[in-house]
Amino acid sequence: MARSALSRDEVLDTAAALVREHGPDALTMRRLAAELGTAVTSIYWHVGNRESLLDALVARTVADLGTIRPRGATPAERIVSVARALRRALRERPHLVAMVHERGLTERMFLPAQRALVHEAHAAGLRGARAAALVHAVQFQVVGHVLVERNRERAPAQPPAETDLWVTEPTGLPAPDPELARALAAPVDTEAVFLVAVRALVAGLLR
Amino acid sequence: MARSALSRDEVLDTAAALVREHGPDALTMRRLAAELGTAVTSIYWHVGNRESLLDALVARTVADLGTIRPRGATPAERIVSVARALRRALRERPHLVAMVHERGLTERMFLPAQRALVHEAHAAGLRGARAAALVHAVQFQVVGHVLVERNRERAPAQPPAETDLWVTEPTGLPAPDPELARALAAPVDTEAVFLVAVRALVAGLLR
DNA sequence: ACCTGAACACCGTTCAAGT
DNA sequence: ACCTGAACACCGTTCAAGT
Repeated sequence: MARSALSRDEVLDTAAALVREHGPDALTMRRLAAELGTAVTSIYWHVGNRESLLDALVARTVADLGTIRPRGATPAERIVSVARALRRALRERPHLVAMVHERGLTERMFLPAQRALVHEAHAAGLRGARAAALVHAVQFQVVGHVLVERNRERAPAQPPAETDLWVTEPTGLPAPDPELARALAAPVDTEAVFLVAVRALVAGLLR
Repeated sequence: MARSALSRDEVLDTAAALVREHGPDALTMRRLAAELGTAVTSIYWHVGNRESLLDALVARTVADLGTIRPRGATPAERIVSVARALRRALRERPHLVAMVHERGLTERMFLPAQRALVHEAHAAGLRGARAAALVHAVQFQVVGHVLVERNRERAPAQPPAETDLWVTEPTGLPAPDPELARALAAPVDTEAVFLVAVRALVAGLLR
């Protein structure tokens, strides 16, 4: 075969391409080796093992998430805009979330939004621990929401679900609030839930 | 070998025990078969495949989460108490979260808290779509937070992380808010973040 | 310093064959 | 209706051996 100069970077590039095009499950050491035209075992020399290969890919992908620029007139609006931008950035990279899912969450994933959030918390008049609390609460909120969204998408069939559980009360009597019953029976609009939650969270934190 | 009457329930029981004691990774068809004293292939007749085996286990575990009883004097306190109870229930069953992690999220996981939340939202004076929004927002908040917590726990070493990134500004100048810098440098107290976030969320939603 | 093939100890799933 | 063993097509990783 005699191919030349396999490098760590080449391994990472090819692995990244594999993940991008076929998802993280397609990233097997053997398939990667085939793609690279080397022996499986050569990869181990360059990246250690599959775990740290995924680590490196996650680090890489997070690194290119880029900076988030707040938009809006009021502090609350600007913080909400950061949350939305972070969610969008994460959702645009489903393989990143999938890799994180396999690998565990990196602190780094929170970073793109952190500087912006710190700045806006300060601008909103929060200081010290209270400002830090806002930063963490928003970060957890966004990342948590994205994880839930992703997990529901890969969920199995959802037969009984909330759907029929609330159209009628278990008593058989009509629900006391039919509009609420209808709203809970309908499929969840996760984007709307996100917006409501983030706005309420930020409003609550800035009180 | 000639063992008698393998039943779907016996398969599920043994699988559940395996997961409880050694985590979902230990649940391999071959190991399960060994534990049951049957041929690997017998399991397939009873449960189809590993996917639906996990499905069944998740459904089972969620079913025994039980009902959540709100506590507290004000509506806000009572809603927060539901959120805390749901988080605790989920955290007490780490294998459930791990299985969901492998399998995808079931609607059912949201259910234990739902009746209680509906009731409290109503008691707080919310009706129709606004009440539904509160229910969904709180459910997503809690489940999302638990997923984040679990993901961070299984995370790899976190070398640079937030830790050193905020003790000094990138400019080299001292941070404008040293107390904030310190708070961000310290390891995150996820329970505290949860409480702050849930309280703020509920306050924001009830405004 | 880098690459190789062979081997080890696993997986989930299918299928024809048994009772 | 239920169970079996054999076989297929995979995995990640280790290791002694090569250059």
